[in-house]
Amino acid sequence: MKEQQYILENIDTFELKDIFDCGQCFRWNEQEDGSYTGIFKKNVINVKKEKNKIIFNGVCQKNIRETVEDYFDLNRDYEKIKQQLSKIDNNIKTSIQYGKGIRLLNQDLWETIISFIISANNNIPRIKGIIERLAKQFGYEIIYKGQKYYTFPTPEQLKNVTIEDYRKLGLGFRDVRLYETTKMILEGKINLEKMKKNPNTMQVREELLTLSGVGPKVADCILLFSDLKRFEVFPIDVWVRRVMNDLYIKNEDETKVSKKLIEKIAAERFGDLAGLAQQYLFYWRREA
DNA sequence: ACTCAGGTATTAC
DNA sequence: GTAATACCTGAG
Repeated sequence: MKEQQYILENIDTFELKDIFDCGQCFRWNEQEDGSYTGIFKKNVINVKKEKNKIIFNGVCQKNIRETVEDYFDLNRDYEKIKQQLSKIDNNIKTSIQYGKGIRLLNQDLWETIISFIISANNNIPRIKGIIERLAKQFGYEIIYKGQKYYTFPTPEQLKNVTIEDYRKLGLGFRDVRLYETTKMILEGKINLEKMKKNPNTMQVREELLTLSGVGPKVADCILLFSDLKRFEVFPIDVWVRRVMNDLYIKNEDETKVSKKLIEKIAAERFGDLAGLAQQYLFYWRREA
């Protein structure tokens, strides 16, 4: 595959740090020049921002422009969404000003499922390390600018991998979950392509919950961060619980606040944009 | 040595 | 249904 380039000019919502550090992805890394390089599907892309230009460079299976338009969700009007959310209250407005450049990526559903199973009760450096080792061991190699990159392994590529193999990669207790979920998908008990076509988000959520290692939080992350792109869900992790309690509930012990209450407040306030609201609040509380 | 990190599964009321 | 508890691993 040969290198391609695509330059995008005058886009309002696009900050590299906001997009890649807001917690939605694990395979983008900052380079010495401030650009980011990442791998998704069979594409390796470097993204650089210069003034009002976004420069995409990389090796793609298809046309780089179409590839990044889809992956970076370029056809959605984030300015409009931010305007709508900012009107709701000053808290969300502040968080949006902080994470003004966030866009939610259309990440491969299978990769998102496995990545967020790995994320459970884990920390980011370790999650990234595990995913890289998985890819290096079982994915395809792609060369870009003389460097080796490895694609995220497909279900087929994990077909004969044992629980012990996973344990050796540092998966910990998540080894069985990865093994069983992969098996369920390979056996067709869960059909990912069908899932994408199902407009009933709650039905899809129930289906995701049958996968080993997928609980409520992971299911919501998958719904929001994969190419399922369901913006009405509201993943609740420790940070979101913290920020929601600080802003709207003010219980003296945040760990005692029920998920139900948080979900209710989120749905009432943010409606079908709850997912994006969650992302601004999460990023703000965690990084600011 | 001990706690903590993007939760889930299991078990016990 | 809701609450308590164990769980790999490695960095601080």
